[in-house]
Amino acid sequence: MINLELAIKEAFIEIFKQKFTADFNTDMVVVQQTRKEIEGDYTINVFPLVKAAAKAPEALAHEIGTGLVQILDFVSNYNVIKGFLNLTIADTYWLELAKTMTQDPNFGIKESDPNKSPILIEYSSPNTNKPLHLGHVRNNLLGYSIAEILKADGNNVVKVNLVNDRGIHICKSMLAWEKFSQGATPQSTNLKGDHLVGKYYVEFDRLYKSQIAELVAQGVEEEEAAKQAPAILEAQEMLRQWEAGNEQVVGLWKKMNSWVYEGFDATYQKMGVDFDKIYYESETYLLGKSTVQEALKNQVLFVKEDGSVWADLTDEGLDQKLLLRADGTSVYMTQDIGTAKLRMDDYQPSSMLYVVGNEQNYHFDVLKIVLQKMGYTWAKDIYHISYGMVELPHGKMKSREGTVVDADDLMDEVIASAEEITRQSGKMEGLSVEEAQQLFYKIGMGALKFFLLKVDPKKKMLFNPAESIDFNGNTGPFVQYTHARIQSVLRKSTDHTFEPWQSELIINDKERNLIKMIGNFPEVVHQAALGFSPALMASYVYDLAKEYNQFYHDNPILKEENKALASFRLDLSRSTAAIIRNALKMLGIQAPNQM
RNA sequence: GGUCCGGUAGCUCAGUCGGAUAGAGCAGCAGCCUUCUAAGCUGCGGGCCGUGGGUUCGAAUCCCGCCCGGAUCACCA
Repeated sequence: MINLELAIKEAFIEIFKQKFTADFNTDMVVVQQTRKEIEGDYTINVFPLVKAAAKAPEALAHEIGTGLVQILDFVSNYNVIKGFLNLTIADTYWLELAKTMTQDPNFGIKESDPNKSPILIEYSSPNTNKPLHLGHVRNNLLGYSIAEILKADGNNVVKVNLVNDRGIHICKSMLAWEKFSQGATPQSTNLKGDHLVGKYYVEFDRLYKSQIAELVAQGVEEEEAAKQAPAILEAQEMLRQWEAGNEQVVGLWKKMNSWVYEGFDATYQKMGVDFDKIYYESETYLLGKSTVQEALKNQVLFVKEDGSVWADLTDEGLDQKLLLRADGTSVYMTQDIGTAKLRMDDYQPSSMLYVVGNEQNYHFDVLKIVLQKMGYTWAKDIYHISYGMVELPHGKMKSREGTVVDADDLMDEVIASAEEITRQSGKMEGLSVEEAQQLFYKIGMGALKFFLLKVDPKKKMLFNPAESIDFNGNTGPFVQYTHARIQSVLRKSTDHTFEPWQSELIINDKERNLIKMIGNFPEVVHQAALGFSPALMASYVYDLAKEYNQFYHDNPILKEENKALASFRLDLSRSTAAIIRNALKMLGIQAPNQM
C-alpha cells in the first residue's frame, strides 16, 4: 500500500511549485485527516501558503484541488471551505486498504529485529518493607504496557525490576520483627509474606514515634529527638552490621526478604506483569560504591570534613549531592549509579527507561548529571518516565491514616465487582465454573487497568473506586464487550466463506469510517511508542470500539443478503476484533470471547 | 523562596510540534431489544479552555506577567 498522506503532500508541493514559486517551506504543507462532520478524507490548510502564492485562500485551494484530482487517481473529488482543501479518496482505495488489513491478523504490529540493541525498561521497583499499593499498581501497569507497546513497534525490550532489598527501611522492619513478633511467620499467621513484613514496618514506626514523643516531653527538640530515639539508632546499627556481613543480621534479612518475594510474586502474577531480569540493590550497591570511589580519585567528587563523599552540581543549577555517608554506607543514588553501570554491561541497551513517580524527578536529573560527570556517555540515553501520583477522592494516600489502597485488596475487589455484574447480566451461559472465574478476572482487571492507563501518565490522577469498576462508556469492559460481541458473530458465521474482494462493493459511511480507523492503527502504535503513552492506545481502542458499535448497530452482517457485502462486513469485523485484541494486549488486558 | 508539573462541561478526562462550530464518558432527561450479545445505539441540555497582556490571517495550544493546586530542593528510598 502506498502512503496516502505522503503521496498527497508530494503532489501538492509539485503542483504548487509549478504554478507559483519554488521558494517556500514544504513544512507548511500539512496533510491531516478531515474532521468527521465535514465531507472529505484528507485536508490541507492552504493559509500558510497564501503569501507565497499571492492569491486568496479559496482560489488557491481550488486551483490545487483541481490539480490533485487530475494527478492522483485515488483522489476522486475535493471541496473547499474557507482555506481548507478537503480531498475525497476513492472507495477503490479504501477497499484495497481493507483487503490488506483484513488479510493480516497482525496488521500494525511490527516484528522486532533480534540484532537491534534493546531498550531496557525498569518498572515496579518495590521496597521489601511493605506490600504493593495503588501507586505501585499504576507504576506496574504503565511499565508493562509501555514495554508491550515498544515491542509492538518493533523494538527489543528488556523488562527489569529493581528490588530495593537493603537500606535503613528494611532494618526497621527487621528490628520490629525481632522485638515484637515472637517468631511469627507467614505460615504461623496465615498472612501473605509482604503483608506480614509490612506490619512490622508499621510497628517500628509506632515505637519510633512514641520514643520521639517521650524525648520531646523531656524537653528535647523534636528534630534532635528524631535523631536520638533508640529505635532509629538501633536500626542504623543494624544497617552497619548488615553491610559488615554480620551473619545473624544477614540471616534474618534473607528470611524476611524471602517472605516478601513470595508475596510479591503472587501480586505480580495476579496483576499480569513480568520481568526478564530482576536486579537487587544488595547486589549492585557495592559496584555503586566502587564507582564512586573511582570517581573520587578522578577528582570528579569531593570529601567533606566528616569523610562523607559528595558531588558538586552547583554548576548545573542543582545542589550538592551526598553519595557516601561519613560511615561509608551508601545511599539511594549510590545504588542507582551501580545498577545503571551493571545494566549497561549486561545488555548494552540503546536507552534505559525508568518508570518512577514524579516525586523523583530531581533524583533522575541528578543521576544523569552525576553519571555524565563521571564520564559515562550513555548517561544521555537515560529517560525518566515520570508519572503523577494517584489520589483518592478524600485526598492522598497516607499510611498513618490507613487510607492506603492495598494492591491485593484492590484487585480482589474489582474482580468481585465483575463477578457480581456479570452474574446479573446473565451472560455466562455455557461457561464452566473455572471459565467463569477466568472471565470475572479478565473483566475486573480489564476495568482496573483501563481506568488507570487511560489517563496521561504524567498527570496526577484521581482514583474513584466506584468509577474504576464502571463497565459503561469509556472503560475496559466496554472495549472487551465489543470484542466479545464480534466473536459471537464470527462463531455464527460458518456458512459465510464467500470471497468478497472480486465483487464490486458499494460501501457506506460507517464502513468507510471503520476502515479508516483500522488503517490508523500502525501509526497509533508508533506514536504511542514514541510518546511512551498507553493512554494514547487506550483512547484509540475506545474510539475504535465505539466506531464499531455504530457500524454494528446500523449494518446487518450475517443477515445481509448480498453475499459479498456480508462477507466484507464479516472480514471487517474480524479485523476490528484483531485490532482490539492487540491493542488491549498492549495495555495488559485480555479480550474474552464471551461476556 | 528556587526549579518542575498541572488548571478544559456538575464530576473524571481527551484535545496542546497554532487551524474549521473545543470533544468523550459519568451524572440528568427522552427514545430504541419477536431481528447477528442493550456491558450497546440515538437524541437533548450543559463551556469567559484559571486570569491579564502579547505574537498571528487564526491561540485551549506559542511567549510574558499574575492567581490557584501539586511535586521537589534529605546523611528516606
